[in-house]
Amino acid sequence: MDNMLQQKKKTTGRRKIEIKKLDKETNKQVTFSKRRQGLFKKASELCVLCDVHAAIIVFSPADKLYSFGQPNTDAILNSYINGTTEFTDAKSMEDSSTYAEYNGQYEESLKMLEMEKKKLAEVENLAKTWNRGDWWNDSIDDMSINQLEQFMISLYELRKKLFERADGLSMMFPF
Amino acid sequence: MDNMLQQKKKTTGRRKIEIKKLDKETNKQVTFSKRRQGLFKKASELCVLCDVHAAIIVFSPADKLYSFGQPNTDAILNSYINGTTEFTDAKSMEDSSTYAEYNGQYEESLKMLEMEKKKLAEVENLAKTWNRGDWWNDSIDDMSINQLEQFMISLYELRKKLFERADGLSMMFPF
DNA sequence: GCGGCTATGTATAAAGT
DNA sequence: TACTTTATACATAGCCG
Repeated sequence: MDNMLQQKKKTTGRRKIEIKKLDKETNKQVTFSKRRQGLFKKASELCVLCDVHAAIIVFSPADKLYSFGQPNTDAILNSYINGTTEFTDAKSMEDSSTYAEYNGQYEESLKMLEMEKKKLAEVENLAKTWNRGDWWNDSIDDMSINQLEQFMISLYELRKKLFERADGLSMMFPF
Repeated sequence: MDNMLQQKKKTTGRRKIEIKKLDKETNKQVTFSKRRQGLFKKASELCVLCDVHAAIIVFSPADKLYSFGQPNTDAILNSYINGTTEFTDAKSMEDSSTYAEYNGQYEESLKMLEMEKKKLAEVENLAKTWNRGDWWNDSIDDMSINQLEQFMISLYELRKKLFERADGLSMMFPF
């Protein structure tokens, strides 16, 4: 009954969106602005809560540069470059190439994940159309997708950690 | 009245926290892990949605390096450095003890290896579970199968590479 | 394009296993 | 010790001025 007394909703509220390139240029600009702000805020919170250093560099759709740095961007980049340079110089080419190979691994994982999500969604729609029965609803749900996501993230983290540790060990134990 | 029939709440749910340095070391580590993951995901979404490039560098509480880069970290940093000529030479800055941390201590490395062994075992179990789980067999299609195969291959190659790089330690990995 | 407003989607602090 | 669950805090898509 109360429902009937409720006012007409003033807005549609936030709507779910697919994570894919936005076509509308104006929309893209707005989203970039909002999300960049959110990203920097998150980074700031991470730095404060965990007492760590971090830096972010972002180029806007119009190629304008935005950066975040705690304590400051250049200091973090110096650390990164120092470390990377040292890492590369310290050992043989195999090591550095291996390490470089894992730059962008995260993005690859995410792409694979997105592909798999789409497939799951497709199959799910197909199944719903067929309306075969309850087995489907019991078997495919967000949890499956989340598990897949966890798996991909775990795989990525695992590989990264293993290689980092393997490098460290190989330096200590020259075999 | 319905309230009286409701179960006692199982958890307190998320609670509001103040954004200030976390004191409990364990809590700090957990929060760092979660929020770093979230931060990277947000960055990834921003890059996809707005079709832009970005890079993030974070040092963990234990001074471990984590980086995100679209298309890759180094490219973004180069752009940044070239764009802002005010970047001091890395080598002239204070010594980078950053990557010295990667070598770590012997005991520390062994602990890490133990953790990774467990994690790998878990991932394998998860994959096996998926492979024989009913939901998978019932809802499978060729593309999904291929995708799973890709995961398995990735896992296999990971192990293979690990063997190649740390063959002396193979006795520590029972697979 | 910029900021404010909802309503809703998403991240995550704590508790549980 | 780490992973999962749950309830809640927080971020943000679509609108409007």
